[in-house]
Amino acid sequence: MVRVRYAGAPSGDLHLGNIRTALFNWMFARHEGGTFIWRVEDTDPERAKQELIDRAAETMRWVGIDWDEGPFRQSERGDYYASIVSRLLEDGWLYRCYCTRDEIKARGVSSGYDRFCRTRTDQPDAPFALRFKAPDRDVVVHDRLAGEVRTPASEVQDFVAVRSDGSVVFALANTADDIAMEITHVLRGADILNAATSNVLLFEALGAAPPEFVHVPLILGPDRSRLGARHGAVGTLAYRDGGYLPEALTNYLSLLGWAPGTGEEIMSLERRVELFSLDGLQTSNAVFDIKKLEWMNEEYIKTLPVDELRDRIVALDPSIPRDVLQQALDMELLQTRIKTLAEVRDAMRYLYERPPASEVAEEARATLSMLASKLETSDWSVEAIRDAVQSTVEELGLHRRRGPKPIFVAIAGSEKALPLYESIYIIGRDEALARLRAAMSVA
RNA sequence: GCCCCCGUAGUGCAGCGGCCUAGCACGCUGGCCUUUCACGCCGGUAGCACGGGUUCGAAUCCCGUCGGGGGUACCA
Repeated sequence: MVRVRYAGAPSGDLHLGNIRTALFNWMFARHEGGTFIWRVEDTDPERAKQELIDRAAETMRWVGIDWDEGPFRQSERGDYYASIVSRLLEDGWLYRCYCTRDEIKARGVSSGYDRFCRTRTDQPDAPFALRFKAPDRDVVVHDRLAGEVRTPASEVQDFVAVRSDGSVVFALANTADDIAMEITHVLRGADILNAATSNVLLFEALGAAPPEFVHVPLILGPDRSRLGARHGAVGTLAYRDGGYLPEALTNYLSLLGWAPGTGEEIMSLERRVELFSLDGLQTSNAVFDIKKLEWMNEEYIKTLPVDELRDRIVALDPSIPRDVLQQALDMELLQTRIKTLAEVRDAMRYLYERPPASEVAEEARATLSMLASKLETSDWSVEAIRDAVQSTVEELGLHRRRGPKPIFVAIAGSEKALPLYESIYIIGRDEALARLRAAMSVA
């Protein structure tokens, strides 16, 4: 029975890397019919805030991840850790260390610990941490992706397991919880591959078999450093606010470090669960490419039912008039023209708000003028409007393609806009005439 | 510095010793379609990091170099 967890510090908004890790765990659990557990590593009191957890939960729900157990908070599991610590103490795995980092450095130790306190017999009246008595041999971590990762004996450290304030350190809480929760597979970022050595030592000391480790490669920014704040929008919710569909975002994220092996790229959550396998996991880091995400979002938008699309646009931006939006959507003006939901507003704004009149070329006046007079008496249908525009262009001997440009400018405020006939139809006869006249009078 | 991981076009993937004149997708780009902009369709672009082996044969296996990333905390 597969039991996996997403364990992270609630550092506010879960960033893309966190979500991808959660996603991999979740997809794996769902594929295997296993259990997905959410654990919050908030031993640091600064991080033990309910609002942070709420926000993390909001993020998880938005992307479609649900959890079978949890969220378990490490900040509430102190008693359990204390029992683990006393066990370790009884079995002789821990020893008191009174050294401060400065003292260690003063001894000429640049990194790691020289085991100074390991053999000391006195017990000074000073604060102490508890260090783990690491064995004097190579330690091997069996990782699904990296293989047998061997840490040479000289690099194996007597790491601090309990801080001088009595709180337990990440490796300890992490391992203790994985044992208690009977975790079978640990999928996490490769940034803590090295830390797995401490985990393995602790599993052994506690007489538990280590889970299968799967350290997934990291997501990098365009500059190839680990994706982080310096790369701009990295919080997952920022993508919701930016008009990305969660299914597109998670689809894209899933492909960063994993491939189904079928060549498929656009896959629903269900399909991804169906295809997910540890075998498809990648061993090298992946660069986050916003362009491909945009493309994928576009693809998802294109296949969304109109009503669904409308609801999502309104949910994101309630200020957009629903009736106008509905018309634009029904006339298929928007769906193939936006990469994100957030673009809708600017794309269709001129349909319900008169754009500032911009200057039109002198020669264009005749065009606008003739069209205006045709529109005054024309039937009010897209077909009739098309006839009016086309006949104007023909009668004035204008270029078939370039001829209507001034009309776009007059109506939409730009040469690039949604389809003209429908736009004119939607804004209505009075408004259309007013805009044409306004454009003529600017010059 | 030391330790660990990784290395196929700009990016993400496929390739698992001969089927590779290295495939797909994004990007970029030419064209068609078209009332603008898009969509769609057709085409182009660019790569096995380098050097040694092993082998009849290597993108695929081995070694080295170089390059990238991560770690080196009483952070996770």
